[in-house]
Amino acid sequence: MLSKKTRYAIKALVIMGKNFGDEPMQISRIANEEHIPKKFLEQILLDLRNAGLLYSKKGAGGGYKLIKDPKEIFLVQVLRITGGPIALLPCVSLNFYQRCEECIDEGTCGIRDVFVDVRNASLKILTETSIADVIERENSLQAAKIEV
Amino acid sequence: MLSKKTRYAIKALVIMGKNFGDEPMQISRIANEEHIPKKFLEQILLDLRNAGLLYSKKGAGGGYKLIKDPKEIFLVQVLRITGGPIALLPCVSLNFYQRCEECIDEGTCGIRDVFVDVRNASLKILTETSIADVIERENSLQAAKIEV
DNA sequence: AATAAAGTCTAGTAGTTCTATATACATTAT
DNA sequence: ATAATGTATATAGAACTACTAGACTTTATT
Repeated sequence: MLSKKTRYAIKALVIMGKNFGDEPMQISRIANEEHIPKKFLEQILLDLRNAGLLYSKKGAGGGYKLIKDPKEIFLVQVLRITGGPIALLPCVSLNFYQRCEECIDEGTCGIRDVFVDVRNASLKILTETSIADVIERENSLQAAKIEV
Repeated sequence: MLSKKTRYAIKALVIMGKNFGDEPMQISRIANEEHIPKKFLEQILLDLRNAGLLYSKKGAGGGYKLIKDPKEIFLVQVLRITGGPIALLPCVSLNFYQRCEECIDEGTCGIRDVFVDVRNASLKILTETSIADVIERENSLQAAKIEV
């Protein structure tokens, strides 16, 4: 499961993606619109900023906005910044690798072998899906809903 | 990430799968061979038993063994018994569904839509892979290793 | 019948992680 | 000067994980 931190991070990037090109958005506005606790969101946006995804401006009229085009921000990056491992086993994680202490020989572990496949399947989607894609999916779902 | 509980459960099933058809295996033997804390393993095997995967026999000469052929035990079952959700978001989980409190409209959530795809990709593998497959992979890896 | 070798069941606990909050500070527009 | 904003660090409470303890039940063997 993703942490709420990761979830909130994606939500924040999506809403900033929708406003890409506009003036910076204030934390409190994002918090209100997405129902995210403000103080918690502050930390998250700071992480995203320090990771180079966001531009920030202090003071009155300040706020955050995307540095890059939402088409160039991929979900996999967000997960990694906010520390959400994609793999289901530590010994299979590319960015948060840890040996399974109880494991006798990682190289011949059949369980690991299966979960490498699982990770690759998830990773493929998360690497290919950008914030812009998320927004597009949202629009499609919205359109389909209205149609009916 | 899977919990250690789930990891240990799979390991235990694999080793019992290797001994399928033989006499029951004792908890302490499994614990020793797989380096799993014995008391913790007790609980796990009990869960697997109560879920109908294992036969148990008390008393001297007792132990646990698989009820079904390892070809008919799939990883997805094990994850579900031991409470390891497959989905990365609660709102996407089939067996551990929970609404995301902050979400405004689940039906048009683009994030959810992506993570449904991720879940399906993972689920496909876990639904298709049996304990017997895990053992087979282990044999293949072993063989490949010796070859070199 | 006695004993030892197993599994069963319930409770508890130490440690960690997650989620969130608090507080003080720095910067900028007006 | 003031108010509006982001920055940074510390910390608290809750939930969860990974185990441990201990008493009980069942069965094979002698």
